[in-house]
Amino acid sequence: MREHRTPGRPRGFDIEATLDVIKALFWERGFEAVSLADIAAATGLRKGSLYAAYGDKQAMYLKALARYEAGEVAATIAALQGPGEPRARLQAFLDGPIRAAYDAGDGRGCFLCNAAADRALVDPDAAAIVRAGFERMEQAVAAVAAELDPALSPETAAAVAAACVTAYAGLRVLARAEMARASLEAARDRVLAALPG
Amino acid sequence: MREHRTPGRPRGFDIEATLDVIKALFWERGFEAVSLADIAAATGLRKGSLYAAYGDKQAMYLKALARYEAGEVAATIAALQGPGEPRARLQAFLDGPIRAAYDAGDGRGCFLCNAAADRALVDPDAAAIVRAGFERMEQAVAAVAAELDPALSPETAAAVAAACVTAYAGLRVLARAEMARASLEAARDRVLAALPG
DNA sequence: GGAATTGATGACCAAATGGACAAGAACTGG
DNA sequence: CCAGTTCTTGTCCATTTGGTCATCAATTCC
Repeated sequence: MREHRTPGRPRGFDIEATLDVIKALFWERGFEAVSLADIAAATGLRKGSLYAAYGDKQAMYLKALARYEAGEVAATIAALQGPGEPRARLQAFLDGPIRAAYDAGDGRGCFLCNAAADRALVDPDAAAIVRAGFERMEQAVAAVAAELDPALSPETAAAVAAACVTAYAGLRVLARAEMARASLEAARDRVLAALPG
Repeated sequence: MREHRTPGRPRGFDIEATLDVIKALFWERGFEAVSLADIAAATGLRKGSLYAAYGDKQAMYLKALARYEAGEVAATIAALQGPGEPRARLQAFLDGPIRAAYDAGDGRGCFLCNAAADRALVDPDAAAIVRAGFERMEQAVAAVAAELDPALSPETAAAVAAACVTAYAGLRVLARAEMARASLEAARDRVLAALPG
């Protein structure tokens, strides 16, 4: 019924949806703690299919991380750009980590942060994706800072952005260790209070 | 020659010095990426001796993490407590992560942060050590904030401390991914500029 | 319908994993 | 010297690891 453009047996699974499953595993547990058997069990596929589709374990991790960057990170950036008062958007940006951990019960934190701790030292490609993600966030925050106060110099806007993203990363990490919520909220509020405008 | 208080064959290695070696391994690579064979090779001991001295792998990790908390973290706290100008001490506190990564070439970051990303979700004991370490840091920073401005309310001092420690964690994580140094320095300076007093 | 191509399956593998254990070595106290 | 105790060593083990491969199944093109 479905039309195939390519010869050969068609793939029996959605390669992107399955990558989301893999992403969820690596995101939660990290690289080494996830075995191929885990991935096979979670996806319902055999190892052979996984290798054929994504490459070896490291390639799977990289693709999962890149998908996080293109998905979750991009969504965060879109929210920064997207409608609403600039200040409210920055508020939401820094509140996201707290809400995710304490309201939504999502203890996984930020995949970029986890990857930095987990793989950056041994996998330059992973480190590059992490950097790219954070840099894109910084640029997006800098744009919001410029909205907040158009008189801001680009350097100052960049500095504000760096401070916000650093706080974001810190909140994500501390939330993963289930630090006291009040502490994280206090940190969030101090950063927001120091915003220009 | 040496006097033994306990009967039985004396231990042939320094249990604390060896724990430092184990700590270095877990600190750099994380829990899963370090095998007992790695530990045996790095310490020069056999697995049997390691198990007898420290317990299983998880116990080794916990002891290594606790030793980091009692060593590196305590040293950081001691530096916060004096001597020197309060503001300069906070400066040094937030500059430490940057100097470690970019001047000393130590890319390991903060063991507490790594443990948060690596083990907090699966090992409540590890999470507890991480929390305890960060909380002690927060208290120490709060004390410095109070020094900075004695009129500060305890709540405000705590909020300043939370912001500083969050920034510290963020810097540590971003440094592990080798983010642009200028970016981290800008973040550091913004936090310092927002200090009371 | 038949060749060609591609995906799926399950068996298979060498190596590494965390861990257990018995035997021996080094010490203390009597 | 002898027990009692503790540490060390080497060996052993079941399981798991990441990864490969031949075989089979499903599809396209001619």
